[in-house]
Amino acid sequence: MDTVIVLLNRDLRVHDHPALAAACAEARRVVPLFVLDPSVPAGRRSGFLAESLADLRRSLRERGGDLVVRRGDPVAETVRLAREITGGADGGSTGVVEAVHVSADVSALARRRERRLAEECERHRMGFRAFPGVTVVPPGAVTPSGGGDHYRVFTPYWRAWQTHSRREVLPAPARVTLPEGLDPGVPPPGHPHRPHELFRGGETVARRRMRQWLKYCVADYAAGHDDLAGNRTSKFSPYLRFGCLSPLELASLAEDGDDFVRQLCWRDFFHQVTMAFPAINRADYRPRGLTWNDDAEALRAWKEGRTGLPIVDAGMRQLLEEGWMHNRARLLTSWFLVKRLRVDWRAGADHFFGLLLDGDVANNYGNWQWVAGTGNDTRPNRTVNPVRQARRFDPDGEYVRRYVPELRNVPPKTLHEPWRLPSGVRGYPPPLVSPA
DNA sequence: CGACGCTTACG
DNA sequence: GTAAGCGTC
Repeated sequence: MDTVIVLLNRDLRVHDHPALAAACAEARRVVPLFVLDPSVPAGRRSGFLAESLADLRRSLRERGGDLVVRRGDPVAETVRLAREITGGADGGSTGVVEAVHVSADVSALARRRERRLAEECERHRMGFRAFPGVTVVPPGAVTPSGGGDHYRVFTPYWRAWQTHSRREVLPAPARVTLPEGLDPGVPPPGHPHRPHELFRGGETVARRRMRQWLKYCVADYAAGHDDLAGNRTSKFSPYLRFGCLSPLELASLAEDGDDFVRQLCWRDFFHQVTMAFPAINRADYRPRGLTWNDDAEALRAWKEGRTGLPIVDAGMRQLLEEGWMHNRARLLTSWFLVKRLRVDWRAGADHFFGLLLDGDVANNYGNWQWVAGTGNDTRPNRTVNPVRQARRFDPDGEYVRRYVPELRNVPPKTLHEPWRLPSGVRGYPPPLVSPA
Protein backbone atom coordinates (compact mmCIF):
# COMPACT_ATOMS: atom_id res chain seq x y z
CA MET A 1 0.00 0.00 0.00
CA ASP A 2 1.11 3.54 -0.57
CA THR A 3 -0.20 5.73 2.26
CA VAL A 4 -2.41 5.08 5.31
CA ILE A 5 -3.85 7.70 7.64
CA VAL A 6 -4.16 6.60 11.28
CA LEU A 7 -6.85 8.76 12.84
CA LEU A 8 -6.00 8.85 16.53
CA ASN A 9 -8.45 9.50 19.29
CA ARG A 10 -7.98 7.88 22.70
CA ASP A 11 -5.01 5.74 21.71
CA LEU A 12 -2.18 8.25 22.15
CA ARG A 13 0.75 5.85 22.20
CA VAL A 14 3.18 4.09 19.89
CA HIS A 15 3.53 0.83 21.85
CA ASP A 16 0.97 -1.93 21.32
CA HIS A 17 -1.05 0.14 18.88
CA PRO A 18 -2.63 -2.29 16.39
CA ALA A 19 -3.98 0.39 14.03
CA LEU A 20 -0.60 2.14 13.82
CA ALA A 21 1.40 -1.09 13.71
CA ALA A 22 -0.68 -2.43 10.82
CA ALA A 23 -0.29 0.84 8.92
CA CYS A 24 3.48 0.80 9.39
CA ALA A 25 3.69 -2.83 8.32
CA GLU A 26 1.50 -2.48 5.25
CA ALA A 27 2.07 1.01 3.87
CA ARG A 28 5.09 2.90 2.57
CA ARG A 29 3.91 6.09 4.24
CA VAL A 30 1.89 6.60 7.40
CA VAL A 31 0.15 9.73 8.61
CA PRO A 32 -0.64 9.68 12.35
CA LEU A 33 -3.38 12.29 12.59
CA PHE A 34 -5.08 13.89 15.58
CA VAL A 35 -8.01 16.25 15.02
CA LEU A 36 -8.95 18.65 17.78
CA ASP A 37 -12.72 18.81 17.62
CA PRO A 38 -14.01 22.16 18.96
CA SER A 39 -17.49 20.66 19.36
CA VAL A 40 -16.07 18.17 21.90
CA PRO A 41 -13.95 20.37 24.16
CA ALA A 42 -11.55 18.51 26.45
CA GLY A 43 -12.35 20.89 29.33
CA ARG A 44 -10.39 19.92 32.42
CA ARG A 45 -8.69 17.20 30.42
CA SER A 46 -7.21 19.63 27.90
CA GLY A 47 -3.87 20.00 29.70
CA PHE A 48 -3.41 16.26 30.00
CA LEU A 49 -4.41 15.87 26.36
CA ALA A 50 -1.95 18.56 25.25
CA GLU A 51 0.89 16.87 27.10
CA SER A 52 -0.04 13.50 25.68
CA LEU A 53 -0.06 14.89 22.14
CA ALA A 54 3.29 16.64 22.64
CA ASP A 55 4.80 13.41 23.92
CA LEU A 56 3.35 11.40 21.06
CA ARG A 57 4.79 13.89 18.58
CA ARG A 58 8.23 13.46 20.16
CA SER A 59 7.97 9.67 19.94
CA LEU A 60 6.88 9.76 16.32
CA ARG A 61 9.62 12.24 15.40
CA GLU A 62 12.21 9.95 17.00
CA ARG A 63 10.98 7.33 14.54
CA GLY A 64 11.32 9.60 11.55
CA GLY A 65 7.66 10.56 11.45
CA ASP A 66 5.47 13.18 13.06
CA LEU A 67 2.08 13.76 14.61
CA VAL A 68 -0.12 15.69 12.20
CA VAL A 69 -2.59 17.94 14.00
CA ARG A 70 -5.69 19.53 12.54
CA ARG A 71 -8.73 21.32 13.93
CA GLY A 72 -12.38 20.74 13.04
CA ASP A 73 -14.61 17.76 12.47
CA PRO A 74 -12.39 14.65 12.58
CA VAL A 75 -14.15 12.96 9.66
CA ALA A 76 -14.10 16.05 7.41
CA GLU A 77 -10.49 16.81 8.29
CA THR A 78 -9.38 13.25 7.62
CA VAL A 79 -10.98 13.31 4.18
CA ARG A 80 -9.57 16.76 3.48
CA LEU A 81 -6.06 15.62 4.43
CA ALA A 82 -6.38 12.47 2.33
CA ARG A 83 -7.38 14.54 -0.71
CA GLU A 84 -4.59 17.02 -0.05
CA ILE A 85 -2.01 14.20 -0.03
CA THR A 86 -3.46 12.30 -2.96
CA GLY A 87 -3.70 15.56 -4.87
CA GLY A 88 -6.59 17.25 -6.59
CA ALA A 89 -7.15 19.55 -9.54
CA ASP A 90 -4.29 21.77 -8.41
CA GLY A 91 -1.89 18.83 -8.60
CA GLY A 92 0.88 18.33 -6.08
CA SER A 93 0.31 14.68 -5.24
CA THR A 94 2.68 13.39 -2.55
CA GLY A 95 1.18 9.93 -2.31
CA VAL A 96 -2.03 7.98 -2.57
CA VAL A 97 -4.01 7.54 0.63
CA GLU A 98 -5.48 4.10 0.27
CA ALA A 99 -6.87 3.50 3.75
CA VAL A 100 -7.79 5.05 7.08
CA HIS A 101 -7.20 3.18 10.34
CA VAL A 102 -8.78 3.85 13.74
CA SER A 103 -8.90 2.13 17.12
CA ALA A 104 -12.48 0.97 17.60
CA ASP A 105 -14.28 2.72 20.45
CA VAL A 106 -17.65 2.23 22.12
CA SER A 107 -19.41 5.50 22.99
CA ALA A 108 -22.33 6.70 20.87
CA LEU A 109 -20.26 9.69 19.73
CA ALA A 110 -17.25 7.58 18.78
CA ARG A 111 -19.29 4.99 16.96
CA ARG A 112 -21.19 7.63 15.00
CA ARG A 113 -17.82 9.10 14.00
CA GLU A 114 -16.57 5.68 12.91
CA ARG A 115 -19.70 5.06 10.83
CA ARG A 116 -19.42 8.47 9.14
CA LEU A 117 -15.74 7.88 8.50
CA ALA A 118 -16.42 4.47 6.99
CA GLU A 119 -19.03 6.02 4.67
CA GLU A 120 -16.75 8.85 3.61
CA CYS A 121 -13.91 6.42 2.99
CA GLU A 122 -16.13 4.39 0.74
CA ARG A 123 -17.24 7.50 -1.13
CA HIS A 124 -13.63 8.48 -1.72
CA ARG A 125 -12.53 4.94 -2.56
CA MET A 126 -10.34 4.46 0.47
CA GLY A 127 -10.30 1.47 2.76
CA PHE A 128 -11.46 1.83 6.34
CA ARG A 129 -10.40 -0.45 9.16
CA ALA A 130 -11.16 -0.40 12.87
CA PHE A 131 -8.61 -2.10 15.12
CA PRO A 132 -8.61 -3.30 18.73
CA GLY A 133 -6.52 -1.59 21.39
CA VAL A 134 -8.90 0.39 23.61
CA THR A 135 -9.68 -2.61 25.85
CA VAL A 136 -7.94 -5.86 26.81
CA VAL A 137 -10.60 -8.02 25.16
CA PRO A 138 -12.54 -6.30 22.36
CA PRO A 139 -16.16 -5.50 23.26
CA GLY A 140 -18.42 -8.20 21.87
CA ALA A 141 -15.61 -10.77 21.71
CA VAL A 142 -16.99 -12.68 24.68
CA THR A 143 -20.75 -13.13 24.88
CA PRO A 144 -22.94 -15.27 27.14
CA SER A 145 -23.11 -18.84 25.93
CA GLY A 146 -26.88 -18.85 26.26
CA GLY A 147 -27.24 -16.04 23.77
CA GLY A 148 -27.36 -12.28 24.20
CA ASP A 149 -25.03 -9.67 22.76
CA HIS A 150 -23.28 -8.79 26.01
CA TYR A 151 -22.83 -9.75 29.65
CA ARG A 152 -25.08 -7.93 32.09
CA VAL A 153 -23.47 -9.32 35.24
CA PHE A 154 -19.82 -8.90 36.08
CA THR A 155 -18.80 -12.23 37.62
CA PRO A 156 -19.74 -14.47 34.69
CA TYR A 157 -18.04 -11.93 32.42
CA TRP A 158 -14.88 -12.04 34.56
CA ARG A 159 -14.74 -15.82 34.28
CA ALA A 160 -15.21 -15.80 30.50
CA TRP A 161 -12.82 -12.85 30.09
CA GLN A 162 -10.00 -14.59 31.96
CA THR A 163 -10.05 -17.62 29.71
CA HIS A 164 -10.51 -15.73 26.45
CA SER A 165 -7.50 -15.82 24.12
CA ARG A 166 -5.66 -12.54 23.63
CA ARG A 167 -3.83 -10.99 20.73
CA GLU A 168 -0.06 -10.49 20.97
CA VAL A 169 1.29 -7.30 22.56
CA LEU A 170 2.84 -5.33 19.70
CA PRO A 171 6.14 -3.45 19.78
CA ALA A 172 6.32 0.22 18.83
CA PRO A 173 7.02 0.68 15.12
CA ALA A 174 10.72 1.14 14.43
CA ARG A 175 10.12 3.70 11.71
CA VAL A 176 7.30 5.97 10.65
CA THR A 177 7.60 7.59 7.23
CA LEU A 178 5.40 10.56 6.39
CA PRO A 179 4.61 11.81 2.89
CA GLU A 180 6.90 14.64 1.81
CA GLY A 181 6.06 18.24 2.48
CA LEU A 182 3.13 17.69 4.80
CA ASP A 183 2.26 20.54 7.17
CA PRO A 184 2.40 18.89 10.62
CA GLY A 185 0.11 21.49 12.14
CA VAL A 186 0.18 23.02 15.59
CA PRO A 187 -0.68 20.93 18.66
CA PRO A 188 -2.67 22.60 21.42
CA PRO A 189 -0.62 24.66 23.85
CA GLY A 190 -0.12 23.48 27.41
CA HIS A 191 -3.07 24.46 29.51
CA PRO A 192 -3.54 25.81 33.02
CA HIS A 193 -5.98 22.97 33.65
CA ARG A 194 -3.41 20.50 34.79
CA PRO A 195 -4.57 20.36 38.36
CA HIS A 196 -1.87 18.16 39.78
CA GLU A 197 1.72 17.17 39.16
CA LEU A 198 0.70 13.57 39.82
CA PHE A 199 -0.80 13.41 36.37
CA ARG A 200 1.56 14.60 33.70
CA GLY A 201 0.18 13.36 30.41
CA GLY A 202 1.88 11.23 27.80
CA GLU A 203 3.04 7.73 27.03
CA THR A 204 6.63 8.28 28.18
CA VAL A 205 5.61 9.23 31.72
CA ALA A 206 2.94 6.53 31.68
CA ARG A 207 5.36 3.75 30.76
CA ARG A 208 7.90 4.83 33.34
CA ARG A 209 5.19 4.75 35.98
CA MET A 210 3.91 1.43 34.71
CA ARG A 211 7.33 -0.21 35.07
CA GLN A 212 7.86 1.21 38.56
CA TRP A 213 4.42 0.31 39.77
CA LEU A 214 4.49 -3.24 38.43
CA LYS A 215 7.87 -3.77 40.02
CA TYR A 216 7.25 -2.32 43.46
CA CYS A 217 3.54 -1.75 44.02
CA VAL A 218 1.25 -4.23 42.32
CA ALA A 219 1.94 -6.87 44.98
CA ASP A 220 0.49 -4.50 47.60
CA TYR A 221 -2.57 -3.66 45.51
CA ALA A 222 -4.90 -6.30 46.95
CA ALA A 223 -4.17 -5.21 50.52
CA GLY A 224 -3.81 -1.50 49.90
CA HIS A 225 -6.14 -0.31 47.17
CA ASP A 226 -8.95 0.58 49.57
CA ASP A 227 -6.73 2.63 51.86
CA LEU A 228 -8.00 6.16 51.23
CA ALA A 229 -5.00 8.07 52.55
CA GLY A 230 -2.30 5.88 51.03
CA ASN A 231 -1.26 6.19 47.41
CA ARG A 232 -1.69 2.50 46.87
CA THR A 233 -3.80 2.40 43.74
CA SER A 234 -2.09 2.54 40.37
CA LYS A 235 -3.49 5.92 39.30
CA PHE A 236 -3.27 4.68 35.73
CA SER A 237 -6.85 5.66 34.90
CA PRO A 238 -6.06 8.95 33.09
CA TYR A 239 -3.39 7.15 31.04
CA LEU A 240 -5.87 4.43 30.14
CA ARG A 241 -8.48 7.08 29.32
CA PHE A 242 -6.23 8.60 26.66
CA GLY A 243 -4.61 5.34 25.64
CA CYS A 244 -1.13 6.39 26.79
CA LEU A 245 -1.01 2.85 28.17
CA SER A 246 -2.26 -0.29 26.49
CA PRO A 247 -4.67 -2.12 28.80
CA LEU A 248 -3.67 -5.39 27.14
CA GLU A 249 0.01 -4.79 27.86
CA LEU A 250 -0.83 -3.87 31.46
CA ALA A 251 -2.94 -6.99 31.93
CA SER A 252 -0.26 -9.26 30.52
CA LEU A 253 2.54 -7.67 32.57
CA ALA A 254 0.51 -7.81 35.81
CA GLU A 255 0.20 -11.59 35.68
CA ASP A 256 0.29 -12.08 39.43
CA GLY A 257 -1.79 -9.06 40.29
CA ASP A 258 -5.18 -10.72 40.09
CA ASP A 259 -7.01 -7.99 41.99
CA PHE A 260 -5.52 -5.34 39.76
CA VAL A 261 -6.30 -7.28 36.58
CA ARG A 262 -9.85 -7.64 37.87
CA GLN A 263 -10.16 -3.85 37.79
CA LEU A 264 -9.02 -3.85 34.17
CA CYS A 265 -11.75 -6.41 33.57
CA TRP A 266 -14.34 -4.06 35.10
CA ARG A 267 -13.18 -1.49 32.59
CA ASP A 268 -13.66 -3.97 29.74
CA PHE A 269 -17.01 -5.00 31.23
CA PHE A 270 -18.38 -1.47 31.12
CA HIS A 271 -17.02 -1.00 27.61
CA GLN A 272 -18.94 -4.02 26.35
CA VAL A 273 -22.06 -2.81 28.18
CA THR A 274 -21.70 0.63 26.56
CA MET A 275 -21.22 -0.91 23.14
CA ALA A 276 -24.53 -2.75 23.58
CA PHE A 277 -26.29 0.16 25.32
CA PRO A 278 -24.86 3.42 23.95
CA ALA A 279 -27.48 5.52 25.78
CA ILE A 280 -25.76 4.56 29.05
CA ASN A 281 -24.92 8.19 29.82
CA ARG A 282 -28.59 9.30 29.71
CA ALA A 283 -31.01 6.39 30.02
CA ASP A 284 -31.47 3.89 32.85
CA TYR A 285 -29.88 0.61 31.82
CA ARG A 286 -32.47 -1.12 33.98
CA PRO A 287 -35.39 1.22 34.54
CA ARG A 288 -36.68 0.81 38.06
CA GLY A 289 -39.16 3.65 38.19
CA LEU A 290 -37.06 5.63 40.66
CA THR A 291 -37.90 9.26 41.32
CA TRP A 292 -35.34 11.90 42.15
CA ASN A 293 -35.20 15.07 44.21
CA ASP A 294 -34.66 18.13 42.08
CA ASP A 295 -32.65 19.78 44.84
CA ALA A 296 -30.24 22.29 43.31
CA GLU A 297 -29.01 23.44 46.73
CA ALA A 298 -28.09 19.93 47.88
CA LEU A 299 -26.45 19.21 44.54
CA ARG A 300 -24.36 22.36 44.81
CA ALA A 301 -23.30 21.55 48.38
CA TRP A 302 -22.26 18.07 47.24
CA LYS A 303 -20.29 19.44 44.28
CA GLU A 304 -18.48 21.94 46.48
CA GLY A 305 -17.69 19.44 49.21
CA ARG A 306 -19.76 20.97 51.99
CA THR A 307 -22.36 18.33 52.75
CA GLY A 308 -21.23 18.17 56.38
CA LEU A 309 -20.24 14.52 55.99
CA PRO A 310 -16.41 14.60 56.19
CA ILE A 311 -15.62 11.55 54.06
CA VAL A 312 -17.92 12.75 51.29
CA ASP A 313 -16.57 16.30 51.39
CA ALA A 314 -12.97 15.05 51.32
CA GLY A 315 -13.66 13.03 48.18
CA MET A 316 -15.47 15.86 46.43
CA ARG A 317 -12.68 18.29 47.21
CA GLN A 318 -10.04 15.84 46.01
CA LEU A 319 -11.93 15.75 42.72
CA LEU A 320 -11.96 19.56 42.48
CA GLU A 321 -8.29 19.89 43.39
CA GLU A 322 -6.74 16.99 41.52
CA GLY A 323 -9.11 15.96 38.74
CA TRP A 324 -9.04 12.51 40.25
CA MET A 325 -10.66 10.73 43.18
CA HIS A 326 -9.80 7.55 45.04
CA ASN A 327 -12.02 4.69 43.88
CA ARG A 328 -13.43 4.03 47.35
CA ALA A 329 -14.27 7.73 47.70
CA ARG A 330 -16.03 7.63 44.33
CA LEU A 331 -18.29 4.91 45.69
CA LEU A 332 -19.06 6.81 48.90
CA THR A 333 -19.63 10.23 47.33
CA SER A 334 -21.82 8.88 44.51
CA TRP A 335 -23.74 6.66 46.87
CA PHE A 336 -24.42 9.64 49.16
CA LEU A 337 -25.75 11.79 46.30
CA VAL A 338 -27.97 9.11 44.84
CA LYS A 339 -29.19 7.20 47.86
CA ARG A 340 -29.20 9.77 50.63
CA LEU A 341 -29.84 13.06 48.82
CA ARG A 342 -31.85 11.17 46.17
CA VAL A 343 -30.50 13.39 43.41
CA ASP A 344 -30.63 11.99 39.86
CA TRP A 345 -27.51 9.98 39.01
CA ARG A 346 -27.16 11.91 35.74
CA ALA A 347 -26.38 15.14 37.64
CA GLY A 348 -23.62 13.48 39.65
CA ALA A 349 -22.22 11.55 36.73
CA ASP A 350 -22.07 14.67 34.55
CA HIS A 351 -20.19 16.49 37.31
CA PHE A 352 -17.65 13.66 37.58
CA PHE A 353 -17.36 13.43 33.82
CA GLY A 354 -16.52 17.11 33.55
CA LEU A 355 -13.80 17.06 36.19
CA LEU A 356 -12.14 13.66 36.08
CA LEU A 357 -8.95 13.35 34.03
CA ASP A 358 -9.98 9.74 33.49
CA GLY A 359 -13.61 10.62 32.69
CA ASP A 360 -14.86 8.34 29.95
CA VAL A 361 -18.39 7.35 29.05
CA ALA A 362 -18.20 3.62 29.73
CA ASN A 363 -16.55 3.70 33.17
CA ASN A 364 -18.08 6.88 34.49
CA TYR A 365 -21.70 6.30 33.57
CA GLY A 366 -21.49 2.53 33.99
CA ASN A 367 -20.25 2.89 37.56
CA TRP A 368 -22.76 5.64 38.38
CA GLN A 369 -25.64 3.49 37.21
CA TRP A 370 -24.22 0.60 39.21
CA VAL A 371 -24.34 2.77 42.35
CA ALA A 372 -27.76 4.23 41.50
CA GLY A 373 -29.24 0.75 41.18
CA THR A 374 -30.23 1.30 37.55
CA GLY A 375 -27.12 -0.44 36.24
CA ASN A 376 -25.47 -3.83 36.31
CA ASP A 377 -25.48 -4.46 40.05
CA THR A 378 -27.37 -7.61 40.97
CA ARG A 379 -28.18 -6.03 44.34
CA PRO A 380 -29.71 -2.67 43.43
CA ASN A 381 -30.82 -2.00 47.01
CA ARG A 382 -27.35 -2.41 48.47
CA THR A 383 -26.74 -0.02 51.36
CA VAL A 384 -23.51 1.66 52.34
CA ASN A 385 -22.76 3.24 55.69
CA PRO A 386 -20.33 6.06 54.92
CA VAL A 387 -19.29 6.59 58.54
CA ARG A 388 -18.47 2.92 58.98
CA GLN A 389 -16.62 2.92 55.66
CA ALA A 390 -14.73 6.05 56.68
CA ARG A 391 -13.60 4.42 59.93
CA ARG A 392 -12.54 1.33 58.06
CA PHE A 393 -10.74 2.87 55.08
CA ASP A 394 -9.53 6.13 56.67
CA PRO A 395 -8.95 4.95 60.24
CA ASP A 396 -6.59 7.78 61.21
CA GLY A 397 -8.59 10.42 59.39
CA GLU A 398 -5.56 11.31 57.29
CA TYR A 399 -7.57 11.46 54.06
CA VAL A 400 -10.22 13.75 55.56
CA ARG A 401 -7.67 16.06 57.14
CA ARG A 402 -5.76 16.35 53.86
CA TYR A 403 -8.73 17.69 51.91
CA VAL A 404 -10.92 19.29 54.61
CA PRO A 405 -8.66 21.71 56.47
CA GLU A 406 -11.50 22.94 58.71
CA LEU A 407 -11.38 19.54 60.41
CA ARG A 408 -7.62 19.33 60.93
CA ASN A 409 -7.81 19.88 64.65
CA VAL A 410 -10.74 17.60 65.35
CA PRO A 411 -9.59 14.54 67.33
CA PRO A 412 -9.52 11.31 65.25
CA LYS A 413 -12.26 9.75 67.37
CA THR A 414 -14.92 12.19 66.20
CA LEU A 415 -13.34 13.30 62.92
CA HIS A 416 -15.75 11.26 60.81
CA GLU A 417 -18.77 12.43 62.83
CA PRO A 418 -18.09 16.05 63.81
CA TRP A 419 -21.81 16.62 64.50
CA ARG A 420 -21.26 14.66 67.70
CA LEU A 421 -19.10 17.45 69.12
CA PRO A 422 -21.30 19.52 71.45
CA SER A 423 -20.34 22.83 69.83
CA GLY A 424 -19.71 21.60 66.28
CA VAL A 425 -16.70 22.79 64.31
CA ARG A 426 -16.32 26.43 63.32
CA GLY A 427 -16.46 26.90 59.55
CA TYR A 428 -17.76 23.40 58.86
CA PRO A 429 -21.45 22.87 58.06
CA PRO A 430 -23.82 20.55 59.90
CA PRO A 431 -24.76 17.46 57.87
CA LEU A 432 -27.32 18.01 55.09
CA VAL A 433 -28.99 14.72 55.98
CA SER A 434 -28.22 11.90 58.38
CA PRO A 435 -25.48 9.76 56.82
CA ALA A 436 -27.20 6.38 56.83
C1' DC B 1 -32.44 -26.09 17.72
C1' DG B 2 -34.88 -23.18 20.95
C1' DA B 3 -37.90 -22.63 24.85
C1' DC B 4 -38.16 -23.62 29.57
C1' DG B 5 -36.99 -24.65 34.13
C1' DC B 6 -33.64 -25.84 37.50
C1' DT B 7 -29.24 -24.77 40.01
C1' DT B 8 -25.82 -21.75 41.27
C1' DA B 9 -23.94 -17.61 42.26
C1' DC B 10 -23.86 -12.74 42.85
C1' DG B 11 -19.18 -6.41 44.79
C1' DG C 1 -34.11 -10.54 43.10
C1' DT C 2 -31.79 -11.67 38.79
C1' DA C 3 -28.53 -13.53 35.42
C1' DA C 4 -25.83 -17.29 33.72
C1' DG C 5 -25.24 -21.93 32.48
C1' DC C 6 -26.86 -26.16 31.67
C1' DG C 7 -29.86 -29.99 31.13
C1' DT C 8 -34.18 -31.49 29.25
C1' DC C 9 -38.03 -31.81 26.31
